[in-house]
Amino acid sequence: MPELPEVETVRAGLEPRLAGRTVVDVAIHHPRAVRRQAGELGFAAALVGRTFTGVRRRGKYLWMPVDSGDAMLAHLGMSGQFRFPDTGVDPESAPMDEWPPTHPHLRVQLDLLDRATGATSTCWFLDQRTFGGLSVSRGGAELPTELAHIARDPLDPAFDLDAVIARLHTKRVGVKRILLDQTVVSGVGNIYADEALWRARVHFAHDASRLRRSRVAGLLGAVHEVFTEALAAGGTSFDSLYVNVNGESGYFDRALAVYGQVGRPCRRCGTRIRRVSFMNRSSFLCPHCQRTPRNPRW
DNA sequence: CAGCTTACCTGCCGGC
DNA sequence: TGCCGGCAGGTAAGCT
Repeated sequence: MPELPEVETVRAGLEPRLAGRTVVDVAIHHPRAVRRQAGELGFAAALVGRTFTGVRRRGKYLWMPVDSGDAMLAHLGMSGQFRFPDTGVDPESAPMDEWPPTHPHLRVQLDLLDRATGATSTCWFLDQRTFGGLSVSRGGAELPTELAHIARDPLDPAFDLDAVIARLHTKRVGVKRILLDQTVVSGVGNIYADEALWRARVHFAHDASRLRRSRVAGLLGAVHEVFTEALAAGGTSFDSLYVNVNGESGYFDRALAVYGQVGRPCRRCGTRIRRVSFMNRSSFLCPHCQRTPRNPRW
């Protein structure tokens, strides 16, 4: 499930394969793959003939500026992937198990040309569950206006811890709800929220406005820590839905302390990990390390 | 207006 | 064996 570490892994893999490449053709194989204002025709028209200058990220969003000042905007949703069939451009990349991939519902094909070397390549956007998609952001090279509401993420050098703590203290809701609110702090999804809460020994239903500053700082520090460790492992893969641009899985799933670990002993105290429903989602926690607060906010 | 719910979508899995 | 409900979950629109 792509959260910040998975999206950053994809960004790092995409950058050397897109930067400096000119789009020569676009093929959209499912209308839902292209979102927002552009439409299929507008999407292709804005990109064909343009050259990517890089790949950038905020939270779970990616954008790829082109030399016109516009940008291609991408979100992986639950199952989006960028993949490159073997083109000989990068002979060291791992060969894919299967190609074409098994029936992805969304498929967008970008044919690319490296004008410097004459090499051609193909970039595919694939998405089984169709929650992801691409769009064009007009004038969005620096920061797409579509992302104006997305807060900086904890790995952003300009992340303002004090400002986030102040925002969080105004919220009279369960603290996990805030961790997942991309307008307060971005990049956190269900898996890393649970992992960070466990590391910081905070219960998901703790009223955000009543958390001591030191505990909030500890929680956000835990988010930063688990993000950094997961990034070093290439992200978390439970199945083939999250892979990097070479089709490879991440291995942070082996390091998960609580997510999906029902019945297994807590690594700190040995108490069995439990699964609880919160926000119509699964939450995993250690009932001993993460005590239910006096005034829980569900 | 903050807080909360629902729709979107497909694949998988357990139960009957 | 095959159908059906539940679950997985990021985002945004809609409701209270």
